[in-house]
Amino acid sequence: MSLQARSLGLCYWRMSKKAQTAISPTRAEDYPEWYQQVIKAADLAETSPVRGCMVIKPWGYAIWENIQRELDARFKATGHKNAYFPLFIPMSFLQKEADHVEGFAKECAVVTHSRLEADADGKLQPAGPLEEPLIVRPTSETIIGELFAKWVQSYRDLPLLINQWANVVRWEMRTRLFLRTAEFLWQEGHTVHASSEEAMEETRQMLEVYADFAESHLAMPVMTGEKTEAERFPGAEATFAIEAMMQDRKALQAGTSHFLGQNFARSSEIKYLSAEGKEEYAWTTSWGVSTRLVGGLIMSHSDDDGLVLPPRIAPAHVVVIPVTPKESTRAAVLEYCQELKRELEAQVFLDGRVKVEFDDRDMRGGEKTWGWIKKGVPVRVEVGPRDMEADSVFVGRRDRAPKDKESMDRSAFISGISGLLDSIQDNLLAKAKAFRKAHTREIASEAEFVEFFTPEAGNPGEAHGGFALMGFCCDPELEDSIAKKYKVTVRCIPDSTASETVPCAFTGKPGKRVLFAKSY
RNA sequence: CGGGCCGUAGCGCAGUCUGGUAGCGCACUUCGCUGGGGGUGAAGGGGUCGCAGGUUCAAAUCCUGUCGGCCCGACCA
Repeated sequence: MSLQARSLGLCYWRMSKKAQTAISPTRAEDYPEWYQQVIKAADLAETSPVRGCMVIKPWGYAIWENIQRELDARFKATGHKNAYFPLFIPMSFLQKEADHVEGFAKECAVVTHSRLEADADGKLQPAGPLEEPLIVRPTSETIIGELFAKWVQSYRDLPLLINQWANVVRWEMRTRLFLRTAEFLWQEGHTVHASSEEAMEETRQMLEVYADFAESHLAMPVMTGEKTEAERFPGAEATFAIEAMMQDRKALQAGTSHFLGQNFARSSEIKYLSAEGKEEYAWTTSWGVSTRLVGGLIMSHSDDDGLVLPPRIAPAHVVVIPVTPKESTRAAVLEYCQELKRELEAQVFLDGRVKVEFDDRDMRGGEKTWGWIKKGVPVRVEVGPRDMEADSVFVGRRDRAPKDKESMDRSAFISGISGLLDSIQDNLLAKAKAFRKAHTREIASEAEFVEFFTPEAGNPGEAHGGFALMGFCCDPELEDSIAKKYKVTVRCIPDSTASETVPCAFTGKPGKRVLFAKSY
């Protein structure tokens, strides 16, 4: 809403110097608003008539499908099977695990009636009250636990490795497209093991799957580590997470993996008979990533001209844009483009084919090109009569400036497409890593901490801070007061430094080297 | 749920203070000129001003309520 101010005085003198950008405001001007505009310009999603819920549009959903496809393959490769459990959970189930209730009770949608009846005024009213209210799953530990208790009888049934792709509902107060919505799509893995060690191994393994996927496919570098008590999943013994840095230098928790100990096994009576004939409580884990990953993807790479997609997750790798200035050459150019599309689609990228969009819509060329830039397609190929004659193509890559385009020999372009896409993928990851590195700092004292996280005076909107690595005694009360005072939280105790003991920068007591950051 | 800002055409906004026939830009439709780039000229289409009450001869404008959005807190993947 500060658009008003911008369109008046400010822009007047900036206009002449500033390069025009497809997205307004820019990241530097207003980061949260820029984020929304990127989503709109790329046609990824929009808000819905239902408060806090989003509509994922085809281009956004295609990204989610690609995330699903790749992760699903990795889950299967590590021995997991997919299943599906009910959307509704009897309210009493939630009650079984004390911490779990506390964590989720205040954000549950509750179903209390089974039908609607018209009243005297013809208005529909809920009728047929349920004997026991149902809640819409905020997560499925309790109902899955109930079933696992039946499925697991013997040590021979273990390990039990299940995953489900589903929607869940958490009645959030403030929502943002992809990052936090009342209903979201996710995947939740639930496993049962005979020993603590094996369950912990599973927890770590799945965190590793997430971390590797984030880096290799989303080109989003992540830190892995354990959460402190304050940030732990309700009911878990230990929670691990992957944390990524967004372009405003805030941290985004992009995936979690929980070691649940025997807490849910006890509350759901998941027991098995060991080889020695003894009845034992099992050990469980759960782990998940959500459509939030799409938000992370957007904020990792996109620029002031819109979305930037890493090739490995992009719904389309190449868009072919015919340039038809003269009616006389139009048919020939279109045919040339069709053939180009066919040949590109015969090329292999990753473990599939190169995905090509051919945009022959009858509209102005510039608009069309900018449309695809805003959608983030990695490679644009513009082909006109002159290119056709020279048997060449005019190529632009999304990780470079919009006008930074070059003419390439057609066959060389086709045979090199896979390499070109790899190079864009690598470049995006390298850029993201460099950005994170540039804004990660070792912090030794509270004063330095405050300086790092405080914007320049008089410029509260300025990008500042980042990842602060520092010694911390992990006292929950101190952590809480720091969070309240500075709006900075412990994102995790990074695995890379978990074994070190260092003095706490606040108290001097022995502590761990932890990652502090502002977060989403 | 508290504090601030805001709901007027598909999108972005002016008009509200000071009540008097609903406007602008972009987008859209048709036609023309253009033609390696989001160009240009003309003519059009589209809005019960978020919703419900109230005050008034008259309400986008004033009053009350309500629903929704954004930002800042508390909460969270």
